[in-house]
Amino acid sequence: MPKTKEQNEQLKKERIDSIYRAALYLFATRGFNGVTSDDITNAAKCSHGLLYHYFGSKEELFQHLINDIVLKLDEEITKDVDFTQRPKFLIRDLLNAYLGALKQPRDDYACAIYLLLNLYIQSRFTPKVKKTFKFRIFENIYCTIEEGKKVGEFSDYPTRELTILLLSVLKGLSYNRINLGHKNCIIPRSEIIMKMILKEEGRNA
Amino acid sequence: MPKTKEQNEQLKKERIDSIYRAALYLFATRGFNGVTSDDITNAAKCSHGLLYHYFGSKEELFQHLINDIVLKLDEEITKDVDFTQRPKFLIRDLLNAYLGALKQPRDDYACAIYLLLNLYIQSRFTPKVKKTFKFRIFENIYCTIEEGKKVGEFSDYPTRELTILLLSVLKGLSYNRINLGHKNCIIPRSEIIMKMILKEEGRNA
Amino acid sequence: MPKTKEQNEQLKKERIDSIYRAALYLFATRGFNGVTSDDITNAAKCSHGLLYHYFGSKEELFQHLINDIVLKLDEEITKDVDFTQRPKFLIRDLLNAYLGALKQPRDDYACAIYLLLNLYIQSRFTPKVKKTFKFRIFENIYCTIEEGKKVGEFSDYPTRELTILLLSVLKGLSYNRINLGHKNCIIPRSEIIMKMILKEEGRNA
Amino acid sequence: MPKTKEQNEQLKKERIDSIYRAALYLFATRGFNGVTSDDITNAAKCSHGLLYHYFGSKEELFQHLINDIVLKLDEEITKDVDFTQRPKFLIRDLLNAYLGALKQPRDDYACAIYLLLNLYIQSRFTPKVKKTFKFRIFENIYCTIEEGKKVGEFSDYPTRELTILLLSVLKGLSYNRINLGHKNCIIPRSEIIMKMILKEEGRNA
DNA sequence: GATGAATGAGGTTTCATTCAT
DNA sequence: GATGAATGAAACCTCATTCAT
Repeated sequence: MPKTKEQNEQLKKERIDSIYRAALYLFATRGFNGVTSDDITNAAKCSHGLLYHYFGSKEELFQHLINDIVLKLDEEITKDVDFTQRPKFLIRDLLNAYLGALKQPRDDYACAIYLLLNLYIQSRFTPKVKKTFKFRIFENIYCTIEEGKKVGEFSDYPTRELTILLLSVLKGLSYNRINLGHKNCIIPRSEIIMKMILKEEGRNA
Repeated sequence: MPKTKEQNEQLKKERIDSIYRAALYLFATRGFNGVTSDDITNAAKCSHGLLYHYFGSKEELFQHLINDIVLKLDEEITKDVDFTQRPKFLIRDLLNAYLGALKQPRDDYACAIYLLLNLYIQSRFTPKVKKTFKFRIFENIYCTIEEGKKVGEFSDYPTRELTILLLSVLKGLSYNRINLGHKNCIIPRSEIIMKMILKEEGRNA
Repeated sequence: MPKTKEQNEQLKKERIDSIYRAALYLFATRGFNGVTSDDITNAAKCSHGLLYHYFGSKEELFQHLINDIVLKLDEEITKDVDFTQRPKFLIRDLLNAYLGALKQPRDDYACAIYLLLNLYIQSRFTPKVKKTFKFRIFENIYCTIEEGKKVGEFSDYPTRELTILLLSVLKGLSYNRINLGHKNCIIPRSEIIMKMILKEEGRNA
Repeated sequence: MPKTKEQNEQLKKERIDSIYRAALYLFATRGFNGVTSDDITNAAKCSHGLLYHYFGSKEELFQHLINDIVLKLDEEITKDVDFTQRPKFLIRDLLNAYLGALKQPRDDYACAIYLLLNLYIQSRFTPKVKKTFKFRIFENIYCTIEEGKKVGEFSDYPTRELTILLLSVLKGLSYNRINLGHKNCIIPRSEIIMKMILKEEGRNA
């Protein structure tokens, strides 16, 4: 009955993790208001009180979820991208990283991407995430496009315009990925998307 | 007799309209679950009893909103598009129609587009819309791309893939438009988006 | 357009009557709390406001219903009974009058009897009927049994006990009559019921 | 661990029981529509949330009440009746069982009998009781009268007619018992009621 | 730590009643 | 007189949160 300290730590970690997993999927699919704390604890197969024991409130759970899980996943997705290469390859690789994450059978990448892109704009009616955190996804793309334009790789449309287009596509695709599932969801190749921002070479139109 | 019949009809219509207007904006910005029925009636400056008098429930209000308002607005947006022209011009004009709607100061077009594109996929956790209705927005684009591919105007990627890309962009943009407002929202030109689906001419790649 | 005074009076009378008819049936079948004012006006095919125009409130409608309709029907049912005859024949005739009323295709007699017998006891949770009125049905039977016992026609059980038995049977039967309808409801002969109160003659037990 | 498991079970049982007790009395005296959920929880001295925690809705509470309590009480009332004896003694004993239950100071027997007899017929406007259950009270009496007629103990009126008479009397008496209380209510002896159905011996007519 | 019974603020819905015409 | 749009008190119900053990 009395477990070792390590066993206890392990158990605790697993429980917290299963709450996170359940919350990530539910918040992404139904939105913060569409999920009850019972939905989460049922999915996580833990008692009602535990969520409050560990997280204090549903809102705090959401905030921890963003800071502890979603941002980690985002880093994980982009960890192999070489940020030192030329802008057009960097953007392509970033896109490939996100699209690759969406293609995987596991749902958490898609959920994380979707929640993150939601947060970027729609913060008014989602619980405030108190701790500051870097919106890597937006900054990365915005800065890279800026640079790419300087070196003549990208078209001359406003950077913000181009960034929003890319993020919209990503958000739309992650949304579809979450709601259609791994099997039914088609994830396009990055080349199609790249066309929107690349400067057209040797064309007449 | 109660007032004149016409006056009564007129009054009733106005009240219903103001409920619809409030509901359209609120549902689009906060999601079905993020809106209380009092939010709506407060915004519409009527008693909450009236909402139930006319619509029966919050859910039925949502359904009526889609059928009576959102689909009308969608038709209105695309009413001047010439559906007989060549696919690549048709898609361009459709895109321009939607982007043009998003550019206008009025919010209802953006709200309608956003709700409609949400419905197309995420029907699981949104109240079911009982009456069947045509998803003009999806069908139009899907069929047109099919034809365009036959006449060699569009790239050879799967039609579904291309359609989803276009709709994702539209959804992302309408989402931004709603949440950033008319002034702060940049709506890109259709040409950039068209690049994703057009067959590249005179290129070797 | 301008009707004559008589026509107007006539119309008014008919409308009030149709409200009464609807209310009588609905109150009897569903109870005061199970009926909405809309149920009544829908059944009476009149506007919502009219009920309040004529009766002031649902509760007042109920009270008027008892005083103006139910007591009238009770009198009508028992109007041919000869109250001067010997108790055992009087009780028999009264029973036959009520049972005869229940046998008729029209529902209003059964509804009236049921409401009346309900009122007799369960006044705590039914709106108070303000105007005093005679509970003919109870008094008639009680007094007659008293007399009958004096002349040795009825058994020696307490009068109250015997009265309650008779009324219980009547109430149960009118309840069945209302809920099963004219066709499906069997109304027993008065003789069976009379056995409960008649003194047994020439028997050894 | 939360309290001891047994304590918890016990506490839960008591709360549920006190809700049942309150509901049984209130539904019987005022009818389903005359009782609010707060009436019940006030009487049971618990929060209204608890009612919904355990029963889901007022309607489900009603259904559980019938299945878990009312039918149990009915069995309890008739548990000592010898169902193997001759019909006329069986009916007498059944009657005595019910009348005996009505005579007791506790109200729950009367409430249970009343609700049960109500259900037998008036199912239209009472919430539907989904689980099927045996109407012991009706079946017992109907079948026994049938048999009794075969062996010549009961009068030759239709069985259904006789059954309804008996049940009407029981319903009327339980109704009175509930509304007048233990002290003020006279419960007649079964002999009087038996007279309605017994074949008259040694008489001419 | 962990549980789940219990609470009550607040959301959803109903419906008796009012009132301008 | 008659209508029916409109109101809001009060019912029903949900769910985030607390707490004793």
